[in-house]
Amino acid sequence: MKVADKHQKIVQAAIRVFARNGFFNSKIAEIAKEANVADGTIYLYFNNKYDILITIFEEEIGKIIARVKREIAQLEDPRLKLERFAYLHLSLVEANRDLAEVIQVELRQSSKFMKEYRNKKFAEYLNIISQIVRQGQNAGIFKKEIMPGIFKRAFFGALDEMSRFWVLSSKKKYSVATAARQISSYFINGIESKQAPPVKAERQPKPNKSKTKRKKSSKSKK
Amino acid sequence: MKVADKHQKIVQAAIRVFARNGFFNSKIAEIAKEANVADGTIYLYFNNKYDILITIFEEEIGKIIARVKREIAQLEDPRLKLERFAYLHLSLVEANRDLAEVIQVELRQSSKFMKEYRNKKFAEYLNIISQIVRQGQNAGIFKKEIMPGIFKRAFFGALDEMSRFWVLSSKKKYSVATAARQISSYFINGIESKQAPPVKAERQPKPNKSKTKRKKSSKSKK
Amino acid sequence: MKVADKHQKIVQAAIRVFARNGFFNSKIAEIAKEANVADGTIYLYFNNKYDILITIFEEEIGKIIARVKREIAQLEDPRLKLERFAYLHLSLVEANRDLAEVIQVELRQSSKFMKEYRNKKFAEYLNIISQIVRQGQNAGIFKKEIMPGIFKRAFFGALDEMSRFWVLSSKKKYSVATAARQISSYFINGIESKQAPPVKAERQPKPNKSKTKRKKSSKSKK
Amino acid sequence: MKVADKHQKIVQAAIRVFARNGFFNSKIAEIAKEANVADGTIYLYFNNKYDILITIFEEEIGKIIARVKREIAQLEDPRLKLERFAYLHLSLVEANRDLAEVIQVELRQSSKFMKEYRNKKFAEYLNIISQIVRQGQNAGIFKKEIMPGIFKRAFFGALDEMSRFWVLSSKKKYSVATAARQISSYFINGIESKQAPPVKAERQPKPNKSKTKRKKSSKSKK
DNA sequence: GATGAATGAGTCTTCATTCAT
DNA sequence: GATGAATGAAGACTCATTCAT
Repeated sequence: MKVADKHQKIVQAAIRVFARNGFFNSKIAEIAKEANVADGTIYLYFNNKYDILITIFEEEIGKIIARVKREIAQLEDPRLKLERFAYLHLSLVEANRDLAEVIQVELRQSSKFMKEYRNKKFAEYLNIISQIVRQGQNAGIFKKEIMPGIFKRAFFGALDEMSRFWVLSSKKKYSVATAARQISSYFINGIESKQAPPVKAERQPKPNKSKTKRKKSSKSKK
Repeated sequence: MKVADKHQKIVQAAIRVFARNGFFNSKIAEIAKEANVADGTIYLYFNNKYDILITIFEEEIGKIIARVKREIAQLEDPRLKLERFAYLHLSLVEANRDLAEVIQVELRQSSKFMKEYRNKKFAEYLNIISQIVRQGQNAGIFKKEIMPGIFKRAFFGALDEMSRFWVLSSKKKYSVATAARQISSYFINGIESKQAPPVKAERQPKPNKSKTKRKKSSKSKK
Repeated sequence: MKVADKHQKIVQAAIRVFARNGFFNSKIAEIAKEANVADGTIYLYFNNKYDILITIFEEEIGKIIARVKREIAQLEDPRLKLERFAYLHLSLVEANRDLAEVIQVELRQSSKFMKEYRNKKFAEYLNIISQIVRQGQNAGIFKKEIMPGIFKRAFFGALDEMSRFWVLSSKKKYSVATAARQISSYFINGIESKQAPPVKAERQPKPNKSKTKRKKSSKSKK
Repeated sequence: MKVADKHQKIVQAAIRVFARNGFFNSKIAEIAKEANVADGTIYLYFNNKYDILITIFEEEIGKIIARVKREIAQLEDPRLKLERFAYLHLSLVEANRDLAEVIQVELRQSSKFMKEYRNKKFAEYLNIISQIVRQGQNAGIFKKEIMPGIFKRAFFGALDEMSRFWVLSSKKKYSVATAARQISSYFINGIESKQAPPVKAERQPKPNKSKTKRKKSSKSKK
């Protein structure tokens, strides 16, 4: 088994275990068992328990941001971009339940490190939204008085709360598509300017299927 | 000193300590110190550490829900109700930073109990929103196709994320009033039906100053 | 049981356990058992395992130095002082086997801290010897060419090696008095000047029996 | 690379590492790195960590004893022999700082095995001294009442403490020659009989430069 | 023989909880 | 009721040793 594989095995096991118990209630021994490695092996790949959590954010959020950015870039109309963003966000959560739960729960942890950490990676994600808004305002599609700094949080928060609902409850009352359409419609209608032209259909970007393999196998430094 | 006082002293100390460190990184000894009582005294009022957290939710969220419901009931137009809800939510967070941080962070903890717990008390809060929406739909003010179950989450999520921003960052970039107006306007414009009549000004309810005394001093059972 | 008692109980237990196994092979659990306290109790009185060792040196060597200084001061002739020093050193080792073993073995540990530490307390002990030599040189009793800095180490080393013999082997081949007399005679004859007057008998100071109780019960800070 | 070379490389590396950290704080991985071999390779040459320490004593002390015995044998006068012993001991320590530190520190470890071990090899070294004394007593040069069993320890201890001073402190306050002359003079003057004839100059043996190659390359059995 | 990734037993330390005073 | 010293279970982490390659 290649080193990268074991790193991945541990990360994936940790995602499942953290999702199941939360970070603090998860034991290294449990992660090791879930990953089918010895306790000590984990410390060949990570400096400590917390380092595993950080790695999850680093690697997994990074992948998601890259993916969302790529797909958004293929659309023109900011309204379609918002709609697409909503759909992508919800379907990524849907497809990665455990990861989503870990991120949602642990990202809120208020440890000093996390607070700072959140601001770096997370801000990047939020700014995708505010840039869409600004683009729309420049194009006369969105009202000038919308404050992108508030909008990005409101929009993200709406999606985030919706996905928390999915993560926490097992029953799926609404489909991803329905929820994405509803939520994006609230916001799009809510900020569209009077003179905005009707949306012109664009080709939906086809989902990228080839999973990129760019794992760094080096032990993440504290 | 009356029993209720000591109970309150411990709860308030715990809110500060939990806000500072998070639940898991908080020590009973620290709470005891903050409350100026002995470690053991805490166990005269609470069954265990977790019980303190539960009590915070029970008592404090209960107060907030009651307050919000009362104020919302004094308004007629569902659009004003939404706006008022947004303002109340944000200003309550603003006024109770520590409590808000505890609720936001720890409410996400995925312990089994919390999951269940969340659904009870929290659902009540969310349903204030969906009832406003249904009322608006019945009055022809909001579009029929809006799904209240999705809307309530989106609206709450938007406010919640906004307040998280306040809780985590120390700098206040936007005033509560501005944020509340922006966010509620997104949603109100977003779901208003074409034939909705213009909003008719109503008397803003005056904030209820008398702190309600409904403390249960009995030891909360696990 | 008073706090000071428990501190003492732990120190005394640790001396026995360290003497038995050496510092590194001693487990906190074993010390706790020997002291009849719970593992955690040790951490109410000491910051960590190493802190116990340091405390042993601080408190026990301090007592010994004070005792030796006091008794030496009661004699006039530097030759009698050296003889008395030898006797005291060996009989203190004899009377405190475990403590002596801990000091002898662990004082040699080369951890950075210990190196520094050794120089502080230990130098004080050695300097008792060099001061006796200087006094003797000034009085014309000891040869001028004797270098006190070398002598103090040689004299101490001779006694120390002798006592190690006692500590390590259980059989006592020579009495303390014999060994003290032999060793001090080597050195005294070895450094006496030609014109030194004969030793005039002095009253041997009577051993101080009342054990002083000046234990500090406060947790030693790291 | 010949097997003996790798064995030697590991032993020499271990001497450096043990001297640096002490036995318990030294890690097999560090020794392996210092020796430029893989961790596992060490176990091809040694049974376990402790076995390396034992081997250091076995081989290195053996060399020293042989060397000292050889040089002492070339002198006649027991007083010159003692002086020579002192000089050799101190200069060997000086020339092999790391080895000396390891022996001094770890020889004191109180593990059962070490205690027994010390008695075997170490006794041989000490007995070189007592034999010199007996020879001198028989020749009427040393006082009859000197007890060789005490003297050997006192003499060795004096030298040992002096060399510990060198090992632990980096600054060299006294030259080896000075220290050797001082210390041996204390003891020689201290035990010389009244009628001892003056010392007659003898040829100093020239240091043996050819490093003896008697390495056992076989894995040392526990 | 040589490697170094993997193992997992072992231990210090923390801290929620108890209970004698 | 109040105290805070004492408890001991629990768990992160280390590192000597093994063994498949």
